[in-house]
Amino acid sequence: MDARERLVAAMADLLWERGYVGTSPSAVLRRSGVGQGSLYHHFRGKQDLAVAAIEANAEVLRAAARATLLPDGHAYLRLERFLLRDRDVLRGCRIGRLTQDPEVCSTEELRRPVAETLRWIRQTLAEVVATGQARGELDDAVPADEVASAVLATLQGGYVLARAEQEEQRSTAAVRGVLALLRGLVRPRDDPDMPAGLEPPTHRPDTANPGSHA
Amino acid sequence: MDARERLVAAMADLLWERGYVGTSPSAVLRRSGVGQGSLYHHFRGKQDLAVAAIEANAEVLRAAARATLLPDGHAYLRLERFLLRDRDVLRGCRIGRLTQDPEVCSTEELRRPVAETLRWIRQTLAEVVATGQARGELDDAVPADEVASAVLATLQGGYVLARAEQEEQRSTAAVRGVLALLRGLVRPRDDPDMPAGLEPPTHRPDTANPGSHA
DNA sequence: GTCTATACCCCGATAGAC
DNA sequence: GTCTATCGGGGTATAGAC
Repeated sequence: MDARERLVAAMADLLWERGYVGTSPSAVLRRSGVGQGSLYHHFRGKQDLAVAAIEANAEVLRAAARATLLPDGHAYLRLERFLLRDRDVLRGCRIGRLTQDPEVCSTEELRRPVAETLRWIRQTLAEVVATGQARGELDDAVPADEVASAVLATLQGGYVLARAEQEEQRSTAAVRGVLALLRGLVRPRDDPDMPAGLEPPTHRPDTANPGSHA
Repeated sequence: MDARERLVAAMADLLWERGYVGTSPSAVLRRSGVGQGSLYHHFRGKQDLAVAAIEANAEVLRAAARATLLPDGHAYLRLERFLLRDRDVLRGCRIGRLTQDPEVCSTEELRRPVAETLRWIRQTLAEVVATGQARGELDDAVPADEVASAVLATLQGGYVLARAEQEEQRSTAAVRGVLALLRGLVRPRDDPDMPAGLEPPTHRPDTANPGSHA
């Protein structure tokens, strides 16, 4: 791992933990073990390095979303798998947290990759919903984009609630809640290979256990 | 308004806009028009002033929640009123945003008022849901706390999505989505004064228009 | 109570040797 | 490419006059 990569990795971690205004170049140098000179050789400055680090974090997020959403199947189960993916809840979302940073929001170069990543995830979720609606798995009276937005927002808000109380369980409850609500969209099917327990009025109080992580 | 109040008000605004690590005492002094000496006369320092300011912001939030939730009525409509309250979406949540601040999360005195405020709102929402379930207005197969957590998380996550793209509409979509999902919990009633259009399978594509603010 | 002056440190960036 | 030295500025807090 060369100096440039070490700098990006260290900045990516610090952006996740402390945000942009909370991260100083010297902290990046300490964590990466790289010297001052390397930073300003490979990058124009803090902001330039941060853009590279945000894009690195974004790719981690996109890869995880792809891994949980790509396998085809019943739309509800695809969303469930996405929502129940193992997450480091108390650490927060490495991209979502940046939306609370004043410098990120007021600097186009910093905000753009954040916006694009969240938009991509939302649209990917919306495709899952729309596909499910087209197949008759889900009620199609609700716009797919609104369902997708609610799902992603619940996840992002779950981080907020969990971090506030420093209890991962607070995120789990929100996710379980939105999953229960999503089951209200599931339509009955004559299809014999429909997942068990997905008939609409059943709210599966504890069938799909979220486990310790949510 | 005396110096002390001006300091608290200025710090409260800056915590909302820039968070704790992003706010310096000198910025507070500039905004409040108060001198350096007053700050360190009335408060032990930045952290002490921030605690007072967080509690001021918390009270604003609790008052707004009380105002939208207290009026009795159908549980779904109470939640809808809470979710559709006029909000300064792009500014974010004056309490929720602090959960993304590294110093707030690692300092008990700063985190406690944040945690207590969000917990109070969540529990208040859960009471609304539980009351609705007891009255037969809402399906009681889903734990009230999980529904409340999902509602609050959607709101908090809505700020994240809206700030990322700098479009208030991104929050509106999430709120509309969770409202549509909540309507799946509404139970039919023989009661003649039941709100129109709340029969379960109906997803009211556009009846309850969220307006420009969400 | 409020003011100005000052201390000390770290921030983000640059210079120039190697 | 990477190092150390250094810069100007601002952060947080204290001192002491008024």
